[in-house]
Amino acid sequence: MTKSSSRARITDVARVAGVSLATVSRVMNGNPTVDATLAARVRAVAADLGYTADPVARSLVLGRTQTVAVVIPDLANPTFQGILRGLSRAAADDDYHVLIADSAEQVDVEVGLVGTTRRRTDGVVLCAPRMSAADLAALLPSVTPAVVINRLPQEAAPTVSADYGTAMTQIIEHIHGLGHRRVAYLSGVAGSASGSARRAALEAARARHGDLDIVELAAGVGFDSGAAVADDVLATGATAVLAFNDLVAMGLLSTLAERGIRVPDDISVTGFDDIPFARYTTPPLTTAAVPAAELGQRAWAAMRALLHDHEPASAVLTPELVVRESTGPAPSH
Amino acid sequence: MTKSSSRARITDVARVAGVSLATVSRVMNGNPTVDATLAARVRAVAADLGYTADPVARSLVLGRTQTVAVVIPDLANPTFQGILRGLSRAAADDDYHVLIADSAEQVDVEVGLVGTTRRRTDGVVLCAPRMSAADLAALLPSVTPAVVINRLPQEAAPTVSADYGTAMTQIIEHIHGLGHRRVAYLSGVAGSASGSARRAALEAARARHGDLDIVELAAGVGFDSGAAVADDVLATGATAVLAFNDLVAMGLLSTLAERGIRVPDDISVTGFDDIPFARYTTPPLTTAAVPAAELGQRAWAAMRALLHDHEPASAVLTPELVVRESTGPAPSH
DNA sequence: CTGTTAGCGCGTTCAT
DNA sequence: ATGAACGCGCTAACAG
Repeated sequence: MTKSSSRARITDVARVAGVSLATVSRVMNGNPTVDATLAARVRAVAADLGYTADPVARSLVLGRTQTVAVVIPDLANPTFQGILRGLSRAAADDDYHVLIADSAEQVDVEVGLVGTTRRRTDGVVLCAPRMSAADLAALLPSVTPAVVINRLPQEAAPTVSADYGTAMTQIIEHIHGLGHRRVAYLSGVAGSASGSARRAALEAARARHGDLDIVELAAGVGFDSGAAVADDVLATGATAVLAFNDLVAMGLLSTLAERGIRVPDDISVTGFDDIPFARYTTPPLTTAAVPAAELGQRAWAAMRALLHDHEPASAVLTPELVVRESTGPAPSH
Repeated sequence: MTKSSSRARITDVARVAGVSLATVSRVMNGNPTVDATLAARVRAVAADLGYTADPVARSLVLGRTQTVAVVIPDLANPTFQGILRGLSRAAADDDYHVLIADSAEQVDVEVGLVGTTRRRTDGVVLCAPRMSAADLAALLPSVTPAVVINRLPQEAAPTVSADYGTAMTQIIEHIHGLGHRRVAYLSGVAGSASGSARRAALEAARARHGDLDIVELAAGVGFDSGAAVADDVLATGATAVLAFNDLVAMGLLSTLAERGIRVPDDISVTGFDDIPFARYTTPPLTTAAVPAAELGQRAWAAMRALLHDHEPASAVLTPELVVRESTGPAPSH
């Protein structure tokens, strides 16, 4: 390879190969209407010069960047990490790049973030559990193509989501089946989309089981909120507690252990998501396995369809109940 | 705001405002050499049309994309997640975007990945613990500006890293101080950069303490490798085991519990990294806290300096030993 | 202070 | 089958 101080442009290749710009372009893009011998010479020169078309210039003329944006509320959350990972790898398999935008839970900047990232990409995958339904609906038409994760079906974009309601039903049935009649639900932050689905499932369970008493406690979505709410939980007299997610459950487990409360003998605890660490807690956590990476992969599939003008497939994945050792029979009286 | 089927271009703004392209450009870029009244009119029109300069077109003419690439070996690894998060937020504060490239541990594609992502960005932050020193040194000059994380100091790029050697020394001194004389070291995959630093620290410890016996066991970097190597660890008769990272330690802890081995009474276990979950294991893990998010933030600081033609600051962050309950005195006898 | 013009690097008609 | 010329949308140098 010939050394070059600055990177080779298409002009250089054309000059060295003794052909026109157009011919080089055609060869580089695999256009078959070029004489085989000539094409070979051009390819040789290109290889020698280490030439590759400038992606930015191509983006300008082609109107596509070969990149999609992913907007995530919190890169520290294992579920979003899983989604990002699944999406990133699936996109990479199709030679697409991923621009990440961590909104850091700032709901107010989210809308703007989606808009700006969309402009430098070909589409945006939106993970915004707390954005209002109205804001979301208003935003989507202006950023198509878009794919939405874990929200209700949308007019202007396909959605890929986990069925949090069904999963919650599985959890509550599991708990009820173990004889628990008074249970606490740690509801996470207000306004989350999946939160509504869970609450509805709980409502239905209450209706189904006249003997079931569910008390809701507001908590957050991280370790600390689970740890902080432990005493309130104990005060309710519940024999089982349904945490908003695995993180909250882990925080709770930790404080419970400090208090000398035995799980599941004294109280049962369930998580949600089945993050990789859920099986390493003490005791291992009963939880609903949300297939985060697959959500990401499906989101990419929908985005790819959109980019190719195909019909995108919305998807609803059903989490699977994973019974481990943090749940057990209700203590007899 | 006036509705527009397709997005407004600078031409539209110029036409509606009755000025030239150049004037619009100047106004949008805050160039003060424009009559205030005129500028106001242009701004009004731009706002009305919802105009914002096309980032791709700007990138082409300005020669910068306002984006940096981050190459990560595994998005599923909590340490890399922390680095990515710290970097992403720091970059966002400076109005820079982040393109992620998950090499999925494919060392052979890593070099190519760095090159391609570099071309659509203004620089690349490289996290490639297993790339050979030779490949790394050969690659860097072709992708400047670049910042390297967790590798030895480089000729062609600033490095930001954690001092794994010192951290390992702290760990081994802690263990030795507890009376342990025979310890096992789970060395992770071969060829990792930080692995060498740890091994050197162990070597030095061996030289310092004539009574210290360290046996090295090859393992991986995930839960499963820790779980799988448990019996081999027990076979060594070691009273303490130093895991390559927290994940390995957690896997080990899990299998040890199944075997009825008590930690730390029968055997002490240490991790490395202090991932968020390390304090929720049973028992909570003694480990060395690697400030992943800060590594990312420092990496961005170095990159920003490079982008502004300032002198970049390499950084070496010293992990802090976090003593929790997975380590205790060596069993007597 | 403002407008006209020339690229940035490439893909793509339109002739030949 | 090949080349010349135009344009993607914008910024910057150069006039006026």
